[in-house]
Amino acid sequence: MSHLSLAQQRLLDAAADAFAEKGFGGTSTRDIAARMGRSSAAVYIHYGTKEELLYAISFQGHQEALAVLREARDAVEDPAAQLWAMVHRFSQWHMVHARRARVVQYEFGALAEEHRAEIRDLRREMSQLTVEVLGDGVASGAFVIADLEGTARAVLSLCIDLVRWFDPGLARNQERVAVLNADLAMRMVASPRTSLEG
Amino acid sequence: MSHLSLAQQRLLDAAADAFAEKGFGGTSTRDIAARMGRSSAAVYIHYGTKEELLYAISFQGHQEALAVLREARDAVEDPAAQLWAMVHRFSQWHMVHARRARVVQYEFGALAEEHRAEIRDLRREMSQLTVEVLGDGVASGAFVIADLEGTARAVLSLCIDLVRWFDPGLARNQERVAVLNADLAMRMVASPRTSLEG
DNA sequence: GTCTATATGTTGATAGAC
DNA sequence: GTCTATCAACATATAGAC
Repeated sequence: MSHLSLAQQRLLDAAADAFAEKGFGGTSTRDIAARMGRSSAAVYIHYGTKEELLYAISFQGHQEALAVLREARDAVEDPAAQLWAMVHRFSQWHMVHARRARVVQYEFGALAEEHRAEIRDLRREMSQLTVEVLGDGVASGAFVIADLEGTARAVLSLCIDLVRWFDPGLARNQERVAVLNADLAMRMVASPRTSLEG
Repeated sequence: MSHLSLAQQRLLDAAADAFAEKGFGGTSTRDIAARMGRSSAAVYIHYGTKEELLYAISFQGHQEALAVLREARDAVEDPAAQLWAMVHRFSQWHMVHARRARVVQYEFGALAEEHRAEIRDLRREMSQLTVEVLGDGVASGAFVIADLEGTARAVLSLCIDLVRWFDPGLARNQERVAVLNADLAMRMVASPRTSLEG
């Protein structure tokens, strides 16, 4: 699965940069090759079509993002601390890997139907994970939430929309934005009586 | 500005549908023409290039979205009511016009530099409008906000990210989602002492 | 305003030398 | 694995008839 050669990973990174900048449809295999300093034929050594390249990027990216959410949850026990960590790290991931994350989030529709189905499963796992944590918080009385699934979606939207505007050059702002998002997510769900705000 | 013939508006709608589905770079002028039942030459009657077509869609869309925010604010006086209405109507707009809104939000990078500069101004106006309302709420004691600009961005993210996943076929959910987003935005900013939650 | 036809360049992908 | 050379299809955009 993740046994990619260095050359292969360089190819994926070049393709992701190009897709993020010009979109999947607006990127030519020559664009990608030029970013690696190679000829366009080099693109087809590891992947048979441009779409397979996109799928590899998308699959790897979704797995990474899902792992980030899982690790954040597993690092702590309290639902409030779990949600805070999840939003903080998920936001960070979307800023640190802004270009790859943009492809992951925006080029779903460019995947072949068979590949879309696989990615859909990974996305569902992310939603379910978030819904579970929100549900645990409601059960413990820490959260007050009327619509679990809608609120989970909204919390993830806060992080995902970063790829639309965040400039990876603004590295200094990353931590500030990640903390802001995590704090805002807490406000969105916290019971008024257990406010953690300063 | 908004003096578009019916044929012209049909062209923009066909182009927006195509761009939303396949991306700007992935859409050919033949795609657009086929959606209108015309030949590809018909695309060039009103606009000289594919990019001009995108700019027309983007400009019109941003103006509409900005007007929606302004009207929501102007309809009421209290900052809390203003913010609720803005998020409610801005969310609605992104769901009702999901395909056009997707082009508006995602194809900024495909615009020519001169056009990007104009669109940037409209986006800045939206941010400023939101920051102002949040600032008024802080001044009146209704809101408690540490980072005005960051929070304004987050509130708009909630609405904008709808275009990534919302299916216009799910018309029944529109009002539910719009109300949820507006309620969540209130939680994000409301002073703990003035909670409006049920 | 719309068509057919077309000029000119670019595209994804492959063949075959090294 | 990487290159050069190439193919057939497709791209944007235009010319000129109706």
